[in-house]
Amino acid sequence: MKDVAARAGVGLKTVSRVVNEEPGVTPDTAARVQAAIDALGFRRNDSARLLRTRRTASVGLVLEDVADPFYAGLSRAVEDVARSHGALLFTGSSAEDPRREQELVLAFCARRVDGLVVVPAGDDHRYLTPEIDAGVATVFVDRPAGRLNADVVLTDNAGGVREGVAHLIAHGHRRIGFIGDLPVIHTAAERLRGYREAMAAAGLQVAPEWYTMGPTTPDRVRAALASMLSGPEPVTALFAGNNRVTVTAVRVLSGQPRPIALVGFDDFELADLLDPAVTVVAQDAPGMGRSAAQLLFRRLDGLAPPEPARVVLPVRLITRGSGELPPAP
Amino acid sequence: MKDVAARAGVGLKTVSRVVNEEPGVTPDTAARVQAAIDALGFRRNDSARLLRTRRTASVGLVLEDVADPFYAGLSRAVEDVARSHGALLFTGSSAEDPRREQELVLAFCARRVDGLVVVPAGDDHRYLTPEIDAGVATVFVDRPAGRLNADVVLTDNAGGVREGVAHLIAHGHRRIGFIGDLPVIHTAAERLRGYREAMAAAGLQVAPEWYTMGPTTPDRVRAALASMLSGPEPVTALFAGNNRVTVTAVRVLSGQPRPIALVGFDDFELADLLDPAVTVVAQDAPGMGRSAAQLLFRRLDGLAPPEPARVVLPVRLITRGSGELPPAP
DNA sequence: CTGAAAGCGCTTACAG
DNA sequence: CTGAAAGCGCTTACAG
Repeated sequence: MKDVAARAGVGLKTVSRVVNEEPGVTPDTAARVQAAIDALGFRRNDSARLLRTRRTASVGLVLEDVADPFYAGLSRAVEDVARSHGALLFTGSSAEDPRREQELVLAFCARRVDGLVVVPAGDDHRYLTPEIDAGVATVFVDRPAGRLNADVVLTDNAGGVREGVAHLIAHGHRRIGFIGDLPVIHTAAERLRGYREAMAAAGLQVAPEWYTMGPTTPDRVRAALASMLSGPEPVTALFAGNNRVTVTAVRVLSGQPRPIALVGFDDFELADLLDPAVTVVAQDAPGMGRSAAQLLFRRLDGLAPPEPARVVLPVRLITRGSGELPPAP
Repeated sequence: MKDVAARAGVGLKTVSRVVNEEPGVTPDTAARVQAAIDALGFRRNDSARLLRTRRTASVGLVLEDVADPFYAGLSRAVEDVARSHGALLFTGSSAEDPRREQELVLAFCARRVDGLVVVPAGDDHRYLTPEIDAGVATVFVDRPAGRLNADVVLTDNAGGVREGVAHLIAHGHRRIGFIGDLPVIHTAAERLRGYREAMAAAGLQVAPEWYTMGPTTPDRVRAALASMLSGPEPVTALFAGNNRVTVTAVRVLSGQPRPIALVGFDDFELADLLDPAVTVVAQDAPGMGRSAAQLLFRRLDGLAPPEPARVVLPVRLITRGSGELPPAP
């Protein structure tokens, strides 16, 4: 910029005015400055600019894994909202590792992002208190922060499972299995709660071997399901706690002699083309990203009430066939 | 930092040394500085630091759409490599709009990212020349840049289609259809070339109504496929130019009276569970992201030869059933 | 309409 | 071992 000013024979401030299209520059001077800019190939350094203006026009997004379709949809929605507010997006995957999440979050904060959208891993987010106090707007999404009262956008996990399990009960099932993710994950715990509540509401006892929580690796899901389907009183239906579980369950059930009913949490592509097509409780991934990002920018613009907001998005039961199978005799 | 220095009764440079764990500070002084840091809740501003050191430790990633599974996998791989090099990642989706791509790229450059990984949209990337000359390392991925000689990591598109079409021919098909994406997209054009080459290599004539290029919206694919399947000499097999086309084709073909063979470009989840399971030419999305990012950091570290590199990754034919169906009589 | 000075928060290159 | 000065590339708050 100094070089441009020298070449155009003007002061620094005048170059700044031209670059920022501020008024108060004679067309003549502006033209001279522009010529110098072009000749020198000058490109404003936004990092320097933002150091001075104290707003970085950037937002940090931390999620579990960008490669998971659910988070990919959420991510894209956050990006679109950020763009509409003129902000750039830093992204990072925590891989469900609290240490990695913290590293990412603090690295974003050290760059002085204006705000954060975080799918939290782990159960203690007090490390964020100094950052939030320092003015970094922060919205959690999919799961609430641990030991920290902050903005959060959630899916109605328990309600969704209640609806799905009630659907199975309405189709005549009494012995219904549930396979969920690690119980430390908030959404997993909430979904298990929904399962218990739906069973209790129908006056059904839950046998301990009907539900299991743990990593959603194919091997574990496969083993868990096999054990539910064996024994004298096997389950006649399964509620799958997330789309990783559903996919493995479909594989296992397709090799089963008698048909087992299945409802999965979270929709997935091609669910309608499987045989039977898979009934799911669908959550709105883009909707969650959009809500979270909009809440974030409302905060940044000072348009949100001071107390932390808690938004819960509804789910939708999509019946396709697998959830309407009657109990095997 | 000034406040910390004042409180600890030391110079700015000493604070800087403590913060950066540089040697040459007595344990005693360091402790005093650390106490001041804690008391004041000081957190280094990396933006300011990077302004001075002239390296931003950040990389910009521009792709077509993070929500597309192919790019999601690629994206995650770029992120992992960036992390291992201590760099943060800016991401943005171009939505196949050259103007939007340029906006994103230039915004990243204005922040002075060290490098760019770009899935190019459009056919003219000369706007990047000044940035590359100014030292922004740039690697294109999935498609080459338009009118610009730069690093690029590609899939063997034509070769992959040749292999897939040859596979159909080996299973007795002679009238084989091809549905591709917009011909301005490099990968789409290359795949069409592969189709033509495979047919020619087998001495088969290609009727004009057997192939069609255009948007991969379900409606268009549906209509294109319907027309190929009608008439006196309908195709007996289809090569689907990308996974959007494959998915729609599966839907249409499942409602078809006679079985039509299908091979798709790019693998997708649950392809093995469909009936028939779908034979695909699989490309390695994470591998492409990894190669591109590694090439980028090699450039940044001055370890790559000066001339632009061109990396072509192999594909893999995965036979699952749909591609091995014999021609309908 | 225009520009010189000070400063954003840090590091570099020195000197002590 | 320690620190004062200059500077990264820009904007802010003034004064002319």
